Amino acid sequence: MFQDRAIEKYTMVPGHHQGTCASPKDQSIKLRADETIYSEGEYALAIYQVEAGAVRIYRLTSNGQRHILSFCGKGEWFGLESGNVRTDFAEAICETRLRSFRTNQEAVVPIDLLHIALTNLAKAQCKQLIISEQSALKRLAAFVQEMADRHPEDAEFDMMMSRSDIADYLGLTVETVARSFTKLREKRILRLAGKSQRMVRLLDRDALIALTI
Amino acid sequence: MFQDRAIEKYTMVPGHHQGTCASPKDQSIKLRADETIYSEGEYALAIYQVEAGAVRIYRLTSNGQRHILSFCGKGEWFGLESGNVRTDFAEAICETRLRSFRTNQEAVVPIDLLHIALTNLAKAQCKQLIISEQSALKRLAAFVQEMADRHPEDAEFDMMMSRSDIADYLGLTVETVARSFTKLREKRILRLAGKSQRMVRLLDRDALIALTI
DNA sequence: CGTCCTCTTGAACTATCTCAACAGTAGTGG
DNA sequence: CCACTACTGTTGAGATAGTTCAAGAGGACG
Repeated sequence: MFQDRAIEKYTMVPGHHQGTCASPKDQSIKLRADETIYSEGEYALAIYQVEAGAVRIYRLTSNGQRHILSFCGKGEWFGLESGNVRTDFAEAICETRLRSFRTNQEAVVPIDLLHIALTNLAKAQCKQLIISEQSALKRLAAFVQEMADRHPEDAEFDMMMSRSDIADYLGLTVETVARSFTKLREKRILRLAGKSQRMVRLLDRDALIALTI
Repeated sequence: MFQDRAIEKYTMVPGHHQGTCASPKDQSIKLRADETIYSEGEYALAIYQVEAGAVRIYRLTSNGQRHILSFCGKGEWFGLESGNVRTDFAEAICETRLRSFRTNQEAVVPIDLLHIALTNLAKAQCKQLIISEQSALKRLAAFVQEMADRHPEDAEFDMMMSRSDIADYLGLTVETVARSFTKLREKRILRLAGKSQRMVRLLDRDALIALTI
């Protein structure tokens, strides 16, 4: 049952990018917010690199809880798995552009799969340290710092993910995430803006780092 | 400073295994309990496979807390990193035998590094799900199940690691680990034995699995 | 026999979760 | 244009689970 959907989904992809790309040599896939890239149980036929936007990788537990394993921003790779069947879900968080590479056929441009795997391993280990922090404020501080590191030049940046995404990433509830954000605001560490309070302006980076220690 | 210690440590290894191995072609390293295999900051010159015993991989945070990233049992590989400098510590939990493989020189027996990296990535992702569980009992149940899976044939097995190891692995305190173990005992899911209560006899595997859901 | 270490248990505290209400925004349709 | 709905984020109050601090039990070892 899963496999049929997987193949169907994959074969949809060419049509997908034909609609959005002018040049035939441009292999990028464009996705709207919350669009699915792949789902658990599908055949793993390709790996992806984020050209623009952001992606969430998550799993669903048997009791229906969602655990976000990682967020992938510009330049990051995802979709490389040990088996040939997907163990998780991948969705675009916002409007997103991807490049896909089939893993079964020999790549024209050789891809360093080992490097990608080790980078993702390092990311996963780093995240383990974050969610092992017992304090919610510490976890959120670490998360904000991680997000801020992706925009080193900008004074203000868009997190793009919802409070619910952040909660499922940090192993907290939406309410504690919101409360921790107001604590960061009260401490004058950051300022929130935008329609859904997802625009972050860092006021005191040192204080933020001090929190994560 | 770290590098000097690294090289010194590495050059100690041959002497180490000469003392314990009769045959010169036997490349296995023997370690006593709590002996260090490598430390943060050292040069990463080799990867290891556990032949017997168990290993803990951990990091120390700036405030001195220890976070155990993974336990490696028989057959498992560790020590493969993205950079050429160690980012974590590796220690033998009990009496342990390892095989080491230098990563810089061409291996006589080709090792599938990608497979090792992806296996470790899958392990790290699985652990993320465990420690994202909010209940301490669920986390411990998942841990016990993971340990039990390494001894599918035995009715009773030795966890080997201390309560403190388990606490630092699950992101809990020693006390809650102990309390959760007594809860598992009270629920007649397992029985503990041995001098430090590290021998586990599973009485109700289904109830254990039910807890992890 | 005393010391050390690990594990366990108790009691108080604290942080997070849960349940609930409300505010702001966007989209819909009269 | 204005209700109406839907969704997201915030805040409050009480319940709950884990931490912290403290003490004690049991084994190992000199």
